[in-house]
Amino acid sequence: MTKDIEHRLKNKDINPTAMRLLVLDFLTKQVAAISLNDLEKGMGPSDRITLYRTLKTFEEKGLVHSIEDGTGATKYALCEDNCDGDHHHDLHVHFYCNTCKETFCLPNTKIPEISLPKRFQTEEMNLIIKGICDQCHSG
Amino acid sequence: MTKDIEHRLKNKDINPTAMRLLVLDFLTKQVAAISLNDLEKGMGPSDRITLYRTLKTFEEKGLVHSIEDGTGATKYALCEDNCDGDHHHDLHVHFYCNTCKETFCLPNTKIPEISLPKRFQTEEMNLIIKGICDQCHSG
DNA sequence: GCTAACATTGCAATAGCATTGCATCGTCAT
DNA sequence: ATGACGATGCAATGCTATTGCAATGTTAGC
Ligand SMILES: [Mn+2]
Ligand SMILES: [Mn+2]
Ligand SMILES: [Zn+2]
Ligand SMILES: [Zn+2]
Repeated sequence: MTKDIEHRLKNKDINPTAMRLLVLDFLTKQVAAISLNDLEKGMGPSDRITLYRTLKTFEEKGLVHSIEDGTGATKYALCEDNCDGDHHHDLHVHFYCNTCKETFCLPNTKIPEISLPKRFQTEEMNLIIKGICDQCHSG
Repeated sequence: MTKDIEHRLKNKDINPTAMRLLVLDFLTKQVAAISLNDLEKGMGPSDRITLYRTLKTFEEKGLVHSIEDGTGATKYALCEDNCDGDHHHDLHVHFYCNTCKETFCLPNTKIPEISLPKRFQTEEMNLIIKGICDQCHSG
């Protein structure tokens, strides 16, 4: 089990330290994207900056992607398997729930092709939809 | 001309003070969205906080909309006419140029309908596309 | 085993942007 | 005139992101 986590790190060319194993383990248990604050609170006592750099390393290596959901705090979530450091392939929609304040990846909801005006060239896309999530939507 | 600016404020139920006339005049001259810093630099000597609150007032009244382009600094641009304080109708794409670092409204490029998973309900959408803008795209 | 090179971690400090409190000032109606 | 109310200016604060540097841990060569 911890071997599985360890392999996931090695596959992404990340040195599997104790801290990184713990962070990746924590990330796999999340249903929503998490902020650095969330990570700090969810982990045992650990240094905030180290956690910050751990997330940065994970992002560089294509293990997680970051999400700017407009709350001011960057959120992080695990990538799909085919991501690498240079190219993230997480062109899915992100959903921010105005009720529970959680940010979710919607990996099955892709961002559609957008036809831009002449001579505009797309390199990245980021679509945030805000509203009410399935859990908060009663009735 | 300043009468025109004044009317635009009054139409949005904004008290047309000297500062607000100047800010709106400045905004109408912009081709790209601007940050609070841009506004501060572009205006004559004026208090940063007052400019901040002016932008906030404009946003509340539906005169401008804010754009989170991922740079960390909120950008502002004039709304389309049919916006009001409660509902902004600027569901257009925003484009951030990785070369010139400017953020543009693409008012003719609307965000398409997105079919979300069951029981997710949309209230707002925000699509940022990053790449190379028309001006920076040579050849 | 010892040691040098290298990566990781912990702690301190800083930078930037957003936001609020409060006192002052201007304007308008009575 | 004056009192109410909104607008402005200035100070202070909070929060997130980011870097510098020292201490620590890890690994490979000797
Ligand atoms: Mn995602
Ligand atoms: Mn816009
Ligand atoms: Zn929710
Ligand atoms: Zn450009």
